[in-house]
Amino acid sequence: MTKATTDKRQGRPRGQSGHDRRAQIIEVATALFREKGYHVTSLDDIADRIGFTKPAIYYYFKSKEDVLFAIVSGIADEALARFRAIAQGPGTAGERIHALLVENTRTILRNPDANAVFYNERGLLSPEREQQMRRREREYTRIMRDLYAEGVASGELLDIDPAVATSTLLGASIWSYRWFNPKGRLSADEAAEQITRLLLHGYRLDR
Amino acid sequence: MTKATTDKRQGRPRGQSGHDRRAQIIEVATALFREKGYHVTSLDDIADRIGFTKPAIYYYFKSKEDVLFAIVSGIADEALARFRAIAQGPGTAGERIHALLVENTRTILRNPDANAVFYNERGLLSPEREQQMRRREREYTRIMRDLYAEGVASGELLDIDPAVATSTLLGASIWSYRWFNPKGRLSADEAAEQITRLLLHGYRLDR
DNA sequence: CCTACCGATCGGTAGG
DNA sequence: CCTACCGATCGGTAGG
Repeated sequence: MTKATTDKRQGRPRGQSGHDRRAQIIEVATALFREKGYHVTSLDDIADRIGFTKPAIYYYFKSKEDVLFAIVSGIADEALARFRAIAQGPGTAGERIHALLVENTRTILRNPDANAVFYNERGLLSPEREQQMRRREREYTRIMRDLYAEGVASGELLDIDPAVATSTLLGASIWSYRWFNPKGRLSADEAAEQITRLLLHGYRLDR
Repeated sequence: MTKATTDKRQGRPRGQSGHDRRAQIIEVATALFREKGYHVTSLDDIADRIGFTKPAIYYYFKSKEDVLFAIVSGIADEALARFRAIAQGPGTAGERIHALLVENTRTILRNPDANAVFYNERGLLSPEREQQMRRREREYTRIMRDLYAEGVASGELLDIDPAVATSTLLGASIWSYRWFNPKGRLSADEAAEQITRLLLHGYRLDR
């Protein structure tokens, strides 16, 4: 369908470096997995869009699942690093939670496709890898929950169950990958600002 | 694996009525689609768990997609009916939005599996059916957006983009299907109360 | 609602 | 990185 104009010689990759090719496979796979889902996307689909044939992918990845894992673990690593850095930073618990939400939302809105793949398809990984992702996620959830509990104890934050608060705030932030339109009138950072302001103050102006 | 103890005679269904059987297929499919995903679940998996063989499913459904559609459209119908009823009910815009969020969250938490299937797998429907679901979703999003805009105009609600507000509030509500544990210490209604209170007031106590 | 059974798709590999 | 090609899975159907 999308016939490549690239000539298909034999042997090793040429032109682009191995790193670029690998990155290109991840990029194309991310778009396709987001669009059609992991199982509906065949390795031929990915190869076609690049101008490859399927076995080329096996030069860079051991399996289809490895391609998914590369996308998903990249997102998890970024998120965890972000949470750790901010949690250890300055400010009250409430201020750090706000910083966490702003940064998290911005990052998601700047790269909605990979985040969609992370949240939609990571359940399709092998049990071991899924567990690995779950552990990463539990860790950054725990970071935020502890922060929230601290803020409740000091009287700075609304007194509800910290686990419920954390999941709800993060959920509102994460959910943005589903509706945000990068080509819409709001930029990623503008949308992130409005989302986090809403979470901070609530929607009701009862003052 | 899960070998059925039911005897497998020929002919039409016995014991349970046709309606029950159909409902049973939907129930089992919902659990499996939620657990493993639509494509990883085979019709044999569904039939096995009931004590059937695969062709029995074709007595009640024309295709595998029809089973998914039954689950997904059921959820969409419920949600739309709920939104319409509350939007036309009494109260200020802010009060109706609150009622909407409470009801929506409760309903999701009382039936997280079917809602998970709705949000995770509806993209796998045929283009026509996916469009149909999208239209339903757009309609109830529009109902809430209009309500939010009304509340902003009257000065009752936080002045941010109504579309952003709507998606974020609904997202926080919907996301609950992902983390809520029906066997945990909080009941569905208790969790719904905390979630909606957080959205209403925000997490920061700055009074 | 069961016993076969077909056909197509697709991940993965051989061998270069 | 390409040309074949294999094997398994699985939705769906025939015929009862």
